This record gives sequence, C-alpha cells and structure tokens, in this order.
Amino acid sequence: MQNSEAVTLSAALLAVAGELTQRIHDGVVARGFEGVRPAHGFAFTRLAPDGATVTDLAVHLGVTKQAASQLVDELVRKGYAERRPHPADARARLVVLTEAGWACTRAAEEAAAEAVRAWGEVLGEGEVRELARKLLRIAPDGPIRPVW
Amino acid sequence: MQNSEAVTLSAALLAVAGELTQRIHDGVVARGFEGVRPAHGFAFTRLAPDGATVTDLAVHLGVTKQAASQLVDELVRKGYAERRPHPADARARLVVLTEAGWACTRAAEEAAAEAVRAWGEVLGEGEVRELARKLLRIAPDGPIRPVW
DNA sequence: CTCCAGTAGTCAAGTAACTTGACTATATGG
DNA sequence: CCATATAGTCAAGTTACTTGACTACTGGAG
Repeated sequence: MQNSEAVTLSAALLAVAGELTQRIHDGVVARGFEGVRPAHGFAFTRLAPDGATVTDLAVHLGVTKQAASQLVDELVRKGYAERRPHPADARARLVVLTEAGWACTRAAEEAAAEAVRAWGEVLGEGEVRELARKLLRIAPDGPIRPVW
Repeated sequence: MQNSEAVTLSAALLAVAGELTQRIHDGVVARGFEGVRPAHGFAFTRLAPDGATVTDLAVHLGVTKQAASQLVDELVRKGYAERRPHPADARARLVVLTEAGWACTRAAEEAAAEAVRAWGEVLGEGEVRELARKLLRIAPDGPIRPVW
C-alpha cells in the first residue's frame, strides 16, 4: 500500500468523522437542546449507565480532572446532570444524568441514527454493517479524544 | 438499523479517527518535527500543491481568515512556510511550503502509512482497501473540521 | 488506634486557539 | 474615476483547557 493511498484513506476517515460529529450536534440542537457541545456527548456516554465520578470522566475524556470538573459544573448549571454523594466514598461524588440529560442522550442517538441512515442510502445497509464491523475491529479501547 | 447500532458505529468511527490523528502526530514528532499540531497537517495538505492564500486556507479549515492568518504566522515563525507576493493580486499573498514544510508533509504521509499498516495487520490489506472505498463514497467534500 | 502517604475534588490563575470588530490596501464593474 | 467588494492584518475578547496549590477523606503499616 502506497503512502498516497494511506493519506487518501486518512483524509476520508477524518472527513467522515468530522461530518458525523457536526450532524449529531446539529440534530441535537434541532431537537431543542441548546448549549451542548460535542464533548458533552462523550461525557454522557460515560455517565449514562449508573453515573461516574469526576475522575472516571477525566480518564474517559483524556483530560485533567479539573477540566472534567469544570465540564460537570457546566452540565449541572444547564440541568443535564447532578452531583450526588458517593455511596461508598465520602471524598467522591457520583455524577448522574438528570431526566433532561437522558432526553438529550436519546436525541443524540436519534441524530446518530439519522446520519448513519444517510450512509445507508449511498452504500446499502449491508455494507454499512460491514463498515461497522471493520471499524470495531480496529477501534482502540482507550479514552476518546478530540480529533485535533 | 437500530439506534444502538448507529451509536456503536459512531463511537467506533470517532475512536478510530481520534487514534489515527494521535498516531500521525506522534509519528511526525518521532521524525523530529516539533511544535506542530494536527491542525497544521490539514493546512499543509491545502498548501502542498502550489500554495494558497490565507482566505483559501480559512475556507479549507472552516475557520475565520484571522485564525488562518495566525496559523500562517506560526508556520512562518517555525520555518515551515513563507509568504510570497501573489503573482496576480497585489492585495493577496501566496503562502507556500518551505523545504522544511515539504519534509514535514512527507513525514506525516509516512506516519499515516504506518498507522494504516497496523490496520492491515488486523483486517488484511484487501479489507483495508475496501474500507477506504466505502469511506470515500460517504466522505463530504466541504472543509475538514476538528471532530469536536 | 493512630499516623501518614495516597486519592477525590475544588479553587485560582495562566495559556492557547480561536472569535468579533475595526481598519488599510488593492481590485473591479458601472 | 468613483463606489463597493475583497485580501489581509491588528487588537481585544472568549472559551476550553492547563498547571499549581489546597482541603477532605481513605486505608494500610506499625
């Protein structure tokens, strides 16, 4: 495989990723959730099951815990999350989604589905599934970071 | 296709894109180019053939022309680009890569090829080519933006 | 039990990469 | 040749981070 092919593939991948992020964001805004940034979405996916501590969130996002704490401040101020006392550790606080937070998460899922559906119209649904399988096999498990 | 599948696909795509950016960046640094950010790489791809104006660059990156101008300042200061008078418009200036800029571009191509090679070891080269074909078909042609 | 090194979180201040607003120099169509 | 549009820059403001310093709590060693 030549370098130029690798560059073409990389550019296409980053372009698709950038457009996907934009579409999800637009879709969330169109569903009436304002003041949310794409980074919040990645926080939501970590908070979603049972909540998480600020430190958990910092590791997940690959930022300092101060930055994670500031992000939680913002989510709390906007009504998407709240800080509850941690059941097993008095130092820690469990950050959980509010009902608005759950609603926003569902909106993001719908927006993602909409974007993926657009790919299905070009590639066909079977090929999209195959794309997903390939990407899952090469996806890392570490923190999800901004692309640049 | 269910929402949850779309979310899984989106997460995998963004994770792969984030890791690719990181690997290219690390590879460029490992080849001795310091003080470059991933955003510079996208600027390089626009400057590479024959140079471009600040406004061209701003459109390509999806930022204001002031931001593009600041980015060019930085590239000039670090020796990767220079401003030359524009042959056909005295208002404009043609920003072109220096030899160091070209060397950095080649380093980025090598790093990208290395990252893609790692995928080839998991998927096989044929499947990687197929992945590239699929991504190219759904890639937008607009400006390349940060993922979030 | 009682230290005490380690961890969870926050407060405060600094930094970097953008933005908006205002301006100069050149281009171009009527 | 004048009016309006465009290329670029300067200056200041914003925002999402960072580093550094601190308090409160934990949990194992002596």
